[in-house]
Amino acid sequence: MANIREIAKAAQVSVTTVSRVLNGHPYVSVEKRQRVEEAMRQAGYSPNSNAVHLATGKTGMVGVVLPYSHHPYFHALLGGLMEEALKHQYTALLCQTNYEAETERHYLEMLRTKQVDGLILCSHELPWPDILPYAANGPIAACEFVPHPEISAVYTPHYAAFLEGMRYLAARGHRRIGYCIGRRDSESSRQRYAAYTDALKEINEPLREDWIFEGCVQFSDGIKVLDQLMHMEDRPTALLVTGDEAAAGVLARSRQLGIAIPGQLAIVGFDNQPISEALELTTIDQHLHEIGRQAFKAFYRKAAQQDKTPCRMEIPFELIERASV
Amino acid sequence: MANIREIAKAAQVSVTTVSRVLNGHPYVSVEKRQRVEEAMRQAGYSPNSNAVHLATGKTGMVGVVLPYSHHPYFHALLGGLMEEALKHQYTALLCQTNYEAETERHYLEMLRTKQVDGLILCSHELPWPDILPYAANGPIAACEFVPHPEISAVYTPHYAAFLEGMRYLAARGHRRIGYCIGRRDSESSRQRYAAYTDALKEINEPLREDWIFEGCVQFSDGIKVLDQLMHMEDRPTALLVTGDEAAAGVLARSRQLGIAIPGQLAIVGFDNQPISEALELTTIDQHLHEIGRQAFKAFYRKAAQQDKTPCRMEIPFELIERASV
DNA sequence: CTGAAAGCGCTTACAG
DNA sequence: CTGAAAGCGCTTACAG
Repeated sequence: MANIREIAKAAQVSVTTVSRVLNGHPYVSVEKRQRVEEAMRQAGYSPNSNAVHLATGKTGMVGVVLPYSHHPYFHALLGGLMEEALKHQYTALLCQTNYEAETERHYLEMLRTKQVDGLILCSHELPWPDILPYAANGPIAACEFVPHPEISAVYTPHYAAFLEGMRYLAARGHRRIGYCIGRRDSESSRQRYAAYTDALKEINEPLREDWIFEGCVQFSDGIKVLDQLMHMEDRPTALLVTGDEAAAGVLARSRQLGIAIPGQLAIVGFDNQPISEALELTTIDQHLHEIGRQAFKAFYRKAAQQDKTPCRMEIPFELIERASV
Repeated sequence: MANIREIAKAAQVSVTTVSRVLNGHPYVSVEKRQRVEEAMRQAGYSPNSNAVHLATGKTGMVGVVLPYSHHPYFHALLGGLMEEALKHQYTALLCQTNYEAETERHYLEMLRTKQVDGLILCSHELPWPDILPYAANGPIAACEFVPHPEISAVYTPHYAAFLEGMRYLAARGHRRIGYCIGRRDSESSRQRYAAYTDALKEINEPLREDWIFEGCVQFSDGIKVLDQLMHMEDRPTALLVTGDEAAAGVLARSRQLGIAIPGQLAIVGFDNQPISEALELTTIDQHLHEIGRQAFKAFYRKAAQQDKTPCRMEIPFELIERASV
């Protein structure tokens, strides 16, 4: 492959001039510009990105940190994010962590090694104190509430959303309410737990830890939850399920076993994924697509130096009433 | 940020030695190695990836070309692909094209500009003649049958899969069969069309072009198809739907309108996505996860120079019988 | 086991 | 409008 020097020689100009043509700078005479363009065409020349990145210190890539690349939740986030990235000629480096701390750290390192201009954290395993130092190397945006101004944050108000779900069920007469969640140690989980306990107080119901099911991420997890439920003496009459995939599993299994939805068990899902529409599942839409979009924009504003102030953006949620409550 | 020269100075060795430590080369005395490691730690040093990429000519990145990043079909592919990439310390650059030719070409250019070591085409818009020249710049693998040995191919035998679907419906007594597809001009679409017409001949049924629905990609497309169907005088009794999302839309809409599935309309989906399990949809599993895995491996074998011979790998499919036929 | 030097292919003040 | 030269930060024969 030809390099810039060969093009310069062929066009009988300096490499500086070739570089100017390449970058669309002004102040190049028409004839030289044409000679350069012709030489590039002849040689089938393309500039080496790595050299450009090295010289400029920018890559036009943003690392997207997520645990799995095959889950609809992250898909929705990714969709919005990519839509916005495309507009700004940015491209996304997929950083799949499987929630392994070491893998995640490896991706954070990419910010230090200049492989990406910034990072968008869809979900992460490492605690903030481990992540914060990396913010010095480039903008980091997270799709969750972050108590540190160095990190941009675009998020659902999980406490409010969960509380609304609880009150919605309570208003429909439910007193015995349980919930399903992915991981218990995340920021959103803490908020939801708080909303859960507060809502129980409102209706004067005791906290039942055994009605909190964790590890609910995919369809099959929902199936397991329902099977567990069936083995309980004392069962909830309603379930808040943080994730439509898992909620769909609960619902599908219920139908299979002949348990009436919402008659015997009411279900509220989260995310408003296509699957919830298919199953007529009542769900809380967090506008994940929009969160992804805004997270990219938050990163971009800092990367383009347009903005130095910390970003804190709450995305409103919406309860979609369908047929599972 | 410190560079390799500063580390060398601090450790009182040459940059060559630092480089050797960095890359785990042998032939470095224990004491120098320790001095270098100490200096790196002190400085909080990380090597600049762009410089490494420039000097070595490799990036450890593979570009994944796909139209949308928010569709379950590509999610499944991506999941398998990432699983394998992680094993080989490769990372994926997401190249979302929206099926726009110019955008796609821009991503192909990344192979020429050395931004990625290779490319995996999940689905593409440009015709092969436009793509082939890029194969000279690095390994390209596609998740479909490719009639050119320069490109590695991992694929479902679409003709056979579609024929099996048709025969399955025919064996259940269906004579009036239609089908839904995404785009009509792709390789897989041509194979499916061939299987469709051949299967119709087997059962002595005429070809009905108006029973072929295109543009069926997502849930809402399935809804539209059913609505169209309702306006037809002469309707099929069975539908082969290439994609569970769209199939789910057809099914959900049918239930809404009180059309019995499979009584009045039988449906066979494709992909065996979670949504099909939720809806008890009979579907043809193409093992997309496996296709993604093998596509990465095909790329990797060439990238690692382990293999020069063209890769042609057919992934078997499987009809999953559930309740929609 | 070690290092000086050339090379990877660009960009960008700086001086004209 | 133009170019010589320094710089970005690594790797890798080559010679010892």
